[in-house]
Amino acid sequence: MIIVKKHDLLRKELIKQFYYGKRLTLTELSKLTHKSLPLVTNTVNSLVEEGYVQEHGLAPSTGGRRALSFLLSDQLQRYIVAVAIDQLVTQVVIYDMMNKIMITPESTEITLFKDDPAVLTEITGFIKNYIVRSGIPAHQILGVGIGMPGFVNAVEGINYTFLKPDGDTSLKKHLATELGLPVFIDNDSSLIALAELKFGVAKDLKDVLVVNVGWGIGLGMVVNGSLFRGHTGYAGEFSHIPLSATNKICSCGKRGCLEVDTSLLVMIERAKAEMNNGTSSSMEKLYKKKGELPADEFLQAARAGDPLAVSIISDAAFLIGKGIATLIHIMNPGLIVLSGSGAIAGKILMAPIQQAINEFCIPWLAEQTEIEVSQLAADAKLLGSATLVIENCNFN
Amino acid sequence: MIIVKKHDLLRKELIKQFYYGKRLTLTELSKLTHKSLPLVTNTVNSLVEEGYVQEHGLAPSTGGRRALSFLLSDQLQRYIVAVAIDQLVTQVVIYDMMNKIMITPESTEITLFKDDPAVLTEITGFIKNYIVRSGIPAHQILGVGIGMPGFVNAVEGINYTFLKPDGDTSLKKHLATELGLPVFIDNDSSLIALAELKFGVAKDLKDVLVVNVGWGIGLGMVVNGSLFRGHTGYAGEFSHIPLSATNKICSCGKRGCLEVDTSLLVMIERAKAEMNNGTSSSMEKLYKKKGELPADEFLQAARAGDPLAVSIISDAAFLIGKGIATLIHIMNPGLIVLSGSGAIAGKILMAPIQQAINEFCIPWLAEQTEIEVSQLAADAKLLGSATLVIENCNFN
DNA sequence: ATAAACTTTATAATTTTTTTAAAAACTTTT
DNA sequence: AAAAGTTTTTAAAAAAATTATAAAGTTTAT
Repeated sequence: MIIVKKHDLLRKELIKQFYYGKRLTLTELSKLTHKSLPLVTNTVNSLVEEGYVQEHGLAPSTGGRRALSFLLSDQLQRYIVAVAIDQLVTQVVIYDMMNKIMITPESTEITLFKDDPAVLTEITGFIKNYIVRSGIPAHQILGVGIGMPGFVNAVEGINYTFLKPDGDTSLKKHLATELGLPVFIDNDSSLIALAELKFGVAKDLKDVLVVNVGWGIGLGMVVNGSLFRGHTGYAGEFSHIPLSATNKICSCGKRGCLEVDTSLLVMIERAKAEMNNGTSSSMEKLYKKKGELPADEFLQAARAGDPLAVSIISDAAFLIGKGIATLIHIMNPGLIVLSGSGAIAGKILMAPIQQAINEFCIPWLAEQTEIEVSQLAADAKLLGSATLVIENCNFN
Repeated sequence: MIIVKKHDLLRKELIKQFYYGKRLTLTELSKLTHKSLPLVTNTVNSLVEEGYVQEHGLAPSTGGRRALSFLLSDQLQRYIVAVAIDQLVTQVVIYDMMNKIMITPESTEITLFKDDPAVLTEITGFIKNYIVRSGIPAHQILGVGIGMPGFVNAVEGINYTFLKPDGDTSLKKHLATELGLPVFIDNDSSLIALAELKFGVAKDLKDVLVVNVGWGIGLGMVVNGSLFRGHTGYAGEFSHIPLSATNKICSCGKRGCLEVDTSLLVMIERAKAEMNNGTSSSMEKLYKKKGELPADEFLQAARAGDPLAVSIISDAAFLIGKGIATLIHIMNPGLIVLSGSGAIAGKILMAPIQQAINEFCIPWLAEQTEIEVSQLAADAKLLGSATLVIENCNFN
């Protein structure tokens, strides 16, 4: 039988608040957790005794008696392993509880293919190796958070699209036994939204949609201040809504999907094709030399103002904007965030998106929604994975 | 100063549960309200003393001691005025607390036009007259619930599209002073969704979308078991998402809106045009005689299998289905309900909608969502208005 | 400048609510 | 028909939220 401490739930909630809010007073904590001050006071005191939390002087005056402030103890040796898997690259990093990078991040090029057991072995080995080399003992690691594309059931810990382990075990369980650590997995777009909600422009907002511009177009939804997953966990399948007029067939087998014309993969293919057709571009030299065009270089060229890259991104962005117009009508969000690795080209995305919104949105509705580019951008992925651990681990 | 009774919140919640659940035991109420049994027991007892609730024998056995059951007192003389306003007709009815019709419903043909103060006066007079003639004293009326199309801010009680009163007062306040009763207003599609959630096929479900098939196509959204309104209250503006390939300009000024091809108004216009062009139909006789084609007759003809009506509805339904495919991708709902007055033609709608879903949805996602036709259909509107009163009034 | 008035936080006392335990009422099984 | 098992009801104990009071710090007025 597992004995659960009395204040355990509030204890967890308080640690989370310290993780998100850094330096907090008892009154603030009471409001954030919707618990009474005496109860919060007692629980924080026991957290201080435990060594988890420490006093940190008086908070700035607000016109009356100054409050004591608290934060997570700097003696606290607890770390989080954050993993971001995408179609081509797997990244891993170890953060401390202040979201400071403890161990230099590493990445490896592993292409995600359906039903190939070797890929899972490779990724597992990569993560395990990184953790072992970090030298951090297992009892100081709160857990491993993993974000990945595909239809992910976060509760069951199953990815129905990629990395299916042999037998009837779930990916989560499989990794947990392989790594000897608690493992939590979720859809990459959901985690990016979580990162934006806790640390980004969406902080403390209630109704936000986060568009993940990356290899595909993903969507993470925040409803009533928390992640919305839908009836069975697959809400936000934005990239396959019927929008485009093209006849190209999507990987999902349907026609007209948003993804066909807006994924970074397609954009790069188009750039290469145009260069092969003789269109000149600053990317030419690199492309001719390597025979490839990495996404980073493509985005970099666009930021530097390369006409070809800018024009390709603009075309895609207009279609994304048409999709966003649909989202605004249905969800009436307060804010839409452009995030994910593609958000580095945020400024270029904004104009055509705004144009599409003007064309396809009822003005009255469009007015109610702000559109912003993420500050976190490429960091959102890993930060989201870390947040997933904090949201689900047990802090012992 | 207003003195608020201690148990007031729980008291209200319990009365609501009795309204929705009819006959309930203390244990059931405890679970429904998430309050402890002793507390619920005390509060129900005081409700019995008050005369609001009465004991009603033992509940059916569940294998142990049989529980006492309670229901709203049959001596309780409390009534609800439910009003449903649409583009052409305004209906009103008085229900008792068992949703039984107390006074024969009445309706009047008042066309809703923007910024014409006479319309508001007319509608106000119609409602007032109905209430006065009912002979029910004001103190027995819990409130007046009104559902109407347009951009409605339910909290402020303002309809930004229709029925704007002179001066800086809100529609809600204006009607409340005119009628001398508490008034609550909301968007018609939201109220239809509320009716389906509390009394229809969506009862007790968590993630449901209710499509209001009527003069336009509306959408009421249920997220996490309660009505979702979005950041500023206008979520579910389904009918103006960019979908259709036609070039017809919508009333909103944009092209490609779902509404252009799917509203009942447009369907009837098309039927009339086809008949003028010589297409034979069972509706011909009536149309020639009246020079008009009422919606009821059109829907009736479709149900009776008239080929013209069926074909027109089927074409519209396919487009609605395309819109529903988008909704399934974004929201991943457990259930989509076809409701509103057009749901009478539910069987005819189903086939083309299902076809569109097959064509535009990822099969894996489509599997997770049920599509059902409402049982309430035309009653949903007024039932929703009544529910709005129950959700917001003070039961005194 | 200094004291009074006002704010805000911290702690103690009280009340409310929940949790746990025990008793009562009814079913089902042996 | 009695015993064992359920479920509801009532009672006692524990936990938590309110309310009240005290303490600490700011601002305002003299």
